[in-house]
Amino acid sequence: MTSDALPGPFSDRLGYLLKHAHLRYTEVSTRALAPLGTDGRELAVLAVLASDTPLSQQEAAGRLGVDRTTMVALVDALEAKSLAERLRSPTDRRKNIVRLTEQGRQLLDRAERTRLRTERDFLAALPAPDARILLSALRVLATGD
Amino acid sequence: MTSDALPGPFSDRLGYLLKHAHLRYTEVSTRALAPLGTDGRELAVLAVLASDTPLSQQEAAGRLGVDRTTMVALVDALEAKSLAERLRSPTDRRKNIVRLTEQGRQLLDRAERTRLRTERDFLAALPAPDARILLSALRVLATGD
DNA sequence: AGCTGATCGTCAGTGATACTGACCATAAAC
DNA sequence: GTTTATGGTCAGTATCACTGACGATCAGCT
Repeated sequence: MTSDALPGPFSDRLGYLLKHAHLRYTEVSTRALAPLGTDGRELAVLAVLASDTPLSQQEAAGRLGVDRTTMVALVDALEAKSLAERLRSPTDRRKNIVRLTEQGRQLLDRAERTRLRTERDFLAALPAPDARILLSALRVLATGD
Repeated sequence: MTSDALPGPFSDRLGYLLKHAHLRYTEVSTRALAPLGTDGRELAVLAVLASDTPLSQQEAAGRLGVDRTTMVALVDALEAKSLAERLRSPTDRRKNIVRLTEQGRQLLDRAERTRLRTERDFLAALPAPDARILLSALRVLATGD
């Protein structure tokens, strides 16, 4: 989907605005992370897995807001790149504990810095107070409080 | 994708927030429009086609920010429901002029009222000034000004 | 007029994404 | 200990938007 539509009569439709703001950010973010060999989606998984307490696939999926079946492929991808590894939980052998490798942790660090810079740049089109209000408003709308 | 993830450590990632705010709104909007037999996507197409000057498929696609190949299916759907019709442009017979039927116009009226109410409800979780700033900020981010 | 290149709508094929339903292994409940 | 529930996996499906190709039509140039 193109994200650079004409302004048109659509700039007051909430669905349109949320969708296209997201599309635009995804483009920017993808471009910024590409040199690191990752993308926003994968980075979010890494960030979740970096939790101090080790997470099972399902717990990680819950925090990411994705399905557990989707999580399978995400962890597959990380494992294929040696960014994470599955360990069988000693206390419940049904569960996979997913742990970042040293490589994964390093990538996370570098990529997170890139992400923060990218977000800042993206929001730089807004007055600073508006950017703050935007973020807090999105938090409310996205999480239902 | 589920939209009711745990708040988690993710409420400060712009990509996550935009995505999930959009998902949540889409749910709400879809539910609200379902009784009318339409959805937010189709409604947006109707609204674009209601332009005073008649639009070709490609012009409509441009205003919607969708690909012209995507537009084919959208117009197909409208035509199947007798909400719009394709007319060959007299001045350029390559073009389809897409025009709302009376039925389409009536649905648009009813559905737009529902949409406005739905957006208001959705934003009601925010203080009014924040909602206004959110909208104008999204406009900037979505359209690149 | 006649030819060349571009544009519009269409369609088939592809890739990404996320789901459902089923399965097996394991655990928990009783 | 048998039943029930849970975690991970996979196959199949649906949606969505794209690319690349095609025929029809138009516009520019000669």
